[in-house]
Amino acid sequence: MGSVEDLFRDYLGKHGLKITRQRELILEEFLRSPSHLSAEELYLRLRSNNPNIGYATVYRTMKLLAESGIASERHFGDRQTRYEPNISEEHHYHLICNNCGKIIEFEDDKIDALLKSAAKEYNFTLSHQRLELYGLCSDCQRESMQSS
Amino acid sequence: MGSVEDLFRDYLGKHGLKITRQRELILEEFLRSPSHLSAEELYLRLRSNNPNIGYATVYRTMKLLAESGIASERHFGDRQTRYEPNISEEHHYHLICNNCGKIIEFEDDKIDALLKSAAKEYNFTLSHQRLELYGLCSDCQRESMQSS
DNA sequence: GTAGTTGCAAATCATTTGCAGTAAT
DNA sequence: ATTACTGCAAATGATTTGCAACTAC
Repeated sequence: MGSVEDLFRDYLGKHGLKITRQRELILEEFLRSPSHLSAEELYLRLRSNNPNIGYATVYRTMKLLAESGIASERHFGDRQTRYEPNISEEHHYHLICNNCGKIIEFEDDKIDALLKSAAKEYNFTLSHQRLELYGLCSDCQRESMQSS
Repeated sequence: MGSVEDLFRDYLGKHGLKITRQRELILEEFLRSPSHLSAEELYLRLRSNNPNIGYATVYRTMKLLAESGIASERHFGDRQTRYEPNISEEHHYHLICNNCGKIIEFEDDKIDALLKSAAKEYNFTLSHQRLELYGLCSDCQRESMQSS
């Protein structure tokens, strides 16, 4: 079954909230969109097919998705809150430049394996993870050499 | 010497920025305060000893501390950006329970080594890192079995 | 029918910015 | 001297909220 959709319906049910067409539309669009979208970007995408969906509804629904554990809120350089699906299958990690904010995504099976075994050691069943390495990218290292 | 202070002075120097009394005061207060303070909270603390320090100056300086790698911006439940000192010597990672919020800290030299080599591969000079594993702790796994 | 939801517009509030005076280089 | 910095007040802009109409239950 569409397990993520079911998870959301379960969450709504258990909390006395209702399953509405807007909530389903927003979840679907969120799942099919690239990661790291902001509420506004999601709103614009939805808007093109559903001209009368509300701005506030997207905000409210994204908040629900975060509370239900389906999405995580993330903050990068800019002012907006961005959302990322919590899909345990995908393990991509981030290198983030302290200076220019550039974000490089990478994957690493050996890291994956170590994380799994660390979780096991503490009897955790992993749902998702976040790994961020901060530092200076090669461009910004060069830059900070020049300015004397 | 007070290495963090020196780091900051270096950063300022290399970027053609000036070392001012306000910047030094803010860094000192940041270092002696509990972690996870917001710019506003820091401003209020500073204000009590330095009645005419400006709100905007605190914001601008915290931004510099983040850019220089001395502090990290974090976001928790509320709307404010909170700051955390980056102590590069310490590499502790977090296991966080989705259900009860329990946080377990752990360390792992093998993970450390892999992270370092991943950064190297992309020509990043690492300043600090964040690793969070989300899932269900052993207690909460048991619990979720019960509810059908 | 009842209680939660929506879309809109207005409000909020953390953060940013313009500016004239001040301080570091 | 020159250029960056500060404090203030005003501006910005992402997010939230009040409300009357609507929809899921």
